[in-house]
Amino acid sequence: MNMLVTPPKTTDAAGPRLARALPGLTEPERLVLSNLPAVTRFVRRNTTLAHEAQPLDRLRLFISGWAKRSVGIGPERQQVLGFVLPGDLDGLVADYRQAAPADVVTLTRCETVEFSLFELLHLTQDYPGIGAALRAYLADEAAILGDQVLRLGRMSAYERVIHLMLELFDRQALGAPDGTRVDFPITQSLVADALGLSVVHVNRQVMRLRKEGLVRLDRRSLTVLNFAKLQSLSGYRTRIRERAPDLASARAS
Amino acid sequence: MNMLVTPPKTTDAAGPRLARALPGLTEPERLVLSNLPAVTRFVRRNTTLAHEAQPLDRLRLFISGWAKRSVGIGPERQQVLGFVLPGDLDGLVADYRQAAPADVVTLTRCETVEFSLFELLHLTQDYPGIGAALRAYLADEAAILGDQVLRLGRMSAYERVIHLMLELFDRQALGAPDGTRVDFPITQSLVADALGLSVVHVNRQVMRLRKEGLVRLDRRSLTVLNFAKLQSLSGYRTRIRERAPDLASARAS
DNA sequence: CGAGTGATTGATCTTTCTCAACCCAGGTGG
DNA sequence: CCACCTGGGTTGAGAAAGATCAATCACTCG
Repeated sequence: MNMLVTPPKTTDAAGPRLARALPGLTEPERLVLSNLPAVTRFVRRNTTLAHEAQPLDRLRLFISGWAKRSVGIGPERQQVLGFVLPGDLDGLVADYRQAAPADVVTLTRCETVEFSLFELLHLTQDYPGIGAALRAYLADEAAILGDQVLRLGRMSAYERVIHLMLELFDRQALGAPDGTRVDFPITQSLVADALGLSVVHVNRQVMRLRKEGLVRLDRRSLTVLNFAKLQSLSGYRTRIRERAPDLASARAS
Repeated sequence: MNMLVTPPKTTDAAGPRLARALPGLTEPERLVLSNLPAVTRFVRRNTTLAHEAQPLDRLRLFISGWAKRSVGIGPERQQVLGFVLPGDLDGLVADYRQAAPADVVTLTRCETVEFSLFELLHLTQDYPGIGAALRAYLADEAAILGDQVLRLGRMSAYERVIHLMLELFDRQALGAPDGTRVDFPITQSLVADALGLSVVHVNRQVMRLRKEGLVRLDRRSLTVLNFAKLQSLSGYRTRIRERAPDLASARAS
């Protein structure tokens, strides 16, 4: 399914992006990551990149576009574990579990960069800082998953919607002032699958938030109009870590 | 609060336990872990070992007893993210996040072994296999958290209770035949906080499972009477990895 | 222009919660 | 030894959040 658009080796543009996605690397570590062979791909919307329970041997860095991680239960039910945003990695957990823990499906057209997991992990032997960065990345992912549990367990539908919006806001524009617009290329039906709610009920919460003047939401973007208020309504606490200097600016022209 | 019962250094008994908790280590790696200084502690029931948002500098291995990871939201609401069982580690995520992502509270009297996180991570520089094992451990934890999301998002109360029981069964007696009894030292109220349900409703599901002859459950133990049936009822899939040769046999006499 | 997707709203039904008892076992103080 | 107290479990009844069913609308795309 995936369309390979660029030639197999685009070493010069891709490596630095990976180095940028991982926190706290030293200069030599960044350098060696930059030289890691990489393949840039452009993937259509609605493409399954990884099947649940199917082993993966490559690490995928998202440059642009969104994806979801989801698990199907029964014919009509699916649970979205979380969203993959530009700058996020996918495929790191797979190696240790021998199988991807969930399906990964693109929600928009995506630009991704693929690395050999084997080669990357081999580097950790000589560059322990890379191993540490990978652990830090896993810890970040766990924190985000923990927030997902928080939402689903004890929060009302209203709180869940707010909490998720704030997370997705923070992951794109941490600390930005009220009125900032961020991407929101997902349907309400997808939000419902993430929050364990029906589409209808999600819509009612969104309508309510609009009437209250707390957010603006159209087909592709979200504007948070009163972060502080939303924060106190949902008990949201930032767990997102500041990312290295912005990823987007490093995109191929 | 914690009572220090044993003398500060019990190097000979504790280290091997840590080596045993981590998957796929080589012999020299096991050896060096065995020599890591360690402190054995016996902790009373209901002791908070780690506060949310408070940094941690030590890794804690549970030898016996259970604990919970929980996050409070509001005065009366708490969400249990998961349970810590004998053989599990706590404190690994903390270092990378600078803060524990949740409270850790003992549910029974616990025997734990503490290691310096700094010293352990220092070892990863010379023994990359240890770093890999830590990543594998983090990946395992993420898989268990993912299952928790699955339960909370799209499952009925009945399914949630079954699914959790099977997870806790597998984590103690993976692959054991029907009729096997495992520890279950947690109250229904705690199960409710884990599954995002009210105590009353949890009780109704438990009653139902008893009437249907699928499980036996008393104050401290759970007997799974028909694993296959329960599995198909809840869609449960084993994600637990086989542990190294049993931990209990290594306990100090 | 017709088809399909996603959003929106109303009406009704179901699951789960909340409140309120009551029971039982184990521990404690007199 | 007993009366009492407490934590946990069990059950019933009414209330509420959220699901389901159904219909309409706006928009995009071939």
